[in-house]
Amino acid sequence: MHSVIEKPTGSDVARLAGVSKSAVSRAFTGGVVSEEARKRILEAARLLKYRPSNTARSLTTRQSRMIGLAVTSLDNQFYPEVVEKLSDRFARAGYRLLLFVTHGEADLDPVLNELLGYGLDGVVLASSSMASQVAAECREAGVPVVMFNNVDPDGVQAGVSSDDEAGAALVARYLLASGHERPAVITGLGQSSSSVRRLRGFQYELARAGRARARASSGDYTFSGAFEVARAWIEGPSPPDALFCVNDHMAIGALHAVHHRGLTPGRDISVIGFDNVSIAHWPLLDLTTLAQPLEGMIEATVALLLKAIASNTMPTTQEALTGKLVIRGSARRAPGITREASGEETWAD
Amino acid sequence: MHSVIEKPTGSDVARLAGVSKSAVSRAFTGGVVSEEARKRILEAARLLKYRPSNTARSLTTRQSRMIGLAVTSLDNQFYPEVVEKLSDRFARAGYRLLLFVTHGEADLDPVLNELLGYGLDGVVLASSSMASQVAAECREAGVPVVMFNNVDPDGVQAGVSSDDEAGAALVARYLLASGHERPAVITGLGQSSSSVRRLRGFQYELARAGRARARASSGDYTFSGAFEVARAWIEGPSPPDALFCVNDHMAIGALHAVHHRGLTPGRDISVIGFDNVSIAHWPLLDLTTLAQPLEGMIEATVALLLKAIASNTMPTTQEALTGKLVIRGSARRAPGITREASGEETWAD
DNA sequence: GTGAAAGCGCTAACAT
DNA sequence: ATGTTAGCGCTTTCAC
Repeated sequence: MHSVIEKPTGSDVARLAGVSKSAVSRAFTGGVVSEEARKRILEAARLLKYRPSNTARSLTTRQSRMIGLAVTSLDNQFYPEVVEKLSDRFARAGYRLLLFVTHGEADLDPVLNELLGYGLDGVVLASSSMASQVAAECREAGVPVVMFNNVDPDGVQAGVSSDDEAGAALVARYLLASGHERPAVITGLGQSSSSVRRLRGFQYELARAGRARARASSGDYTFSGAFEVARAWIEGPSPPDALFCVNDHMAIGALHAVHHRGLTPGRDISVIGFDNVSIAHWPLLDLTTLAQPLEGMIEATVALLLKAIASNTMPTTQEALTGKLVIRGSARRAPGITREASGEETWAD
Repeated sequence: MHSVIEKPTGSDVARLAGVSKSAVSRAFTGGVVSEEARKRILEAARLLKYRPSNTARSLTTRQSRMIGLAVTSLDNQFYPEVVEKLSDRFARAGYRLLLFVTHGEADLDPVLNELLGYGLDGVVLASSSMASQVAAECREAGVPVVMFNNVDPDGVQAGVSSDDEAGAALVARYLLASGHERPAVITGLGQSSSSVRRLRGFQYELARAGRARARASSGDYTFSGAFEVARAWIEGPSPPDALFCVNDHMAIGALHAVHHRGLTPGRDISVIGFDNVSIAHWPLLDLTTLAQPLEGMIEATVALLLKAIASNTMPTTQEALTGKLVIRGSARRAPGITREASGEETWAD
């Protein structure tokens, strides 16, 4: 069934409305047109089912109204939330997201060429792997980039994250305040800045309290990785009495290992995550976790990028927003817990 | 920090390489160019960091290499999986996804104008709400559309889904085979075709077995909606002995209600979902569910759309792939369960 | 195999 | 307020 539809152009509308192409363009871009003409144009457009071509428009305005979003994977539940919120927020500003789901591929060039070929107005890098390199290339090509939940080790790329070290330190103090003696940390991938920083913040705080360094091992940012690390520790000699996982996704894996051994989280052993993904509150998980200030991070990311686009400059600001520790049942409770208006419990010292 | 970067164009490359624009174009599009020239062009391009503009290219070729993807929300864990897999599969074919996260907004026009303005090569509608209307408009505008996991009531729009009725019927037979007497169904939203069809398949099968219609109530496709429906039923008079939820997201909500009342799923009451989302296998959920043949559905969707694009026609095929019932612990077991090579258990009669 | 020229659909000066 | 003109960066006949 061949239905070769000839899309109407601005000229078609102009002809039908008895005006020039420019008038049509103005009518659709908020330019100056008499009420009289505007009405005729809109009517003609409606009749022809005309919609201005974004492609052609982009060519002249040099604005695509598209933002590239790179994420590594969507099976860590934190990222779908990020994608959805970024999409909503950018949509409100008139931008759509072009999605790049990377999988830590070794060769960045193809995806980079693609990314830069689309004439994106900006890029958000929520992928952890190689974000810095990609950011550098984009910036060099004149495309504003903001790294999300990931900070550039060289400190040159703009980024928004939560204060990983402060957050992890807060977790450490909470664990100490609730009387834990042998906390251990399940980390993510080596290159990941957030993993590194969270571990560092945690260890630093332990040291400050005169405690020994915590045992740490990588769960590779996966459920099963974290499960195995936790299981091995629990089954091994002198198991930890608390597990701090650098994200919720792994904390849920650790939680499963705990249940798997017939132990009860929050009583026999404590598990604390980082992110406060939306499912962390499920009673079956009931995860105590450091909540990233997601709304604020989204807002900051969008603001940074839009400002850069508007001013035709490269963003450089690095923001680290403060999270809060949300208390649920997976970790032994410490004194000083506050119940908020929402019914949520938090802890701060 | 003003860094107004002048992007190099094909002409720049042509000049540097000592050839014409056309030659540069050919070099980048697989046209005929002498090895000699091609080498010089590529070298010049590398020097200038030139990448062809997709925007300009789209204007002449009338191909954007972008596929629009509309989804309602990403908090039903099924959709992030769909998004990721579609993204991967389309990327392999050289297409990127432009994301539209809709929220069942009343007025479709703005988003439609946008969708059609981007010059997308095709559209996948994985959103349930109003998918048919959007599909009709796209088709009229000459943009191929495939509805995913959602079938057009009028039977005109192309679509890929699993065989909802057969799947639900299989669930019904399993529940009967495992001796349940009072199954009930938690449905989604009224307009949703998959909800309607799954309920229908379930009821039909019950009738065929000479049983009374199952009680049914809407959980609005939300966790809390399903939780409340399940809780009310469990606390009410003559509670059901099995809960069939038309998707896993709600099944997990129902599971929580069961635990909430101190009951054990699979022993005191059975819970069965639909989708087999990746987290359904978590031991804490351990959900028996009808697995949608996701890989096949993705493959079919991509194939349908790419074929339509290549042939410049509108797709019309409606495919309904067969799912399978994955047996886990949330429902009482029936005789005849098969253990597959993967270790997964399934049931078929 | 290569270049010249036209044109994709739009916006943005510049006139009027 | 409106029309004319000249591109935006590419691909694509069409000659050569």
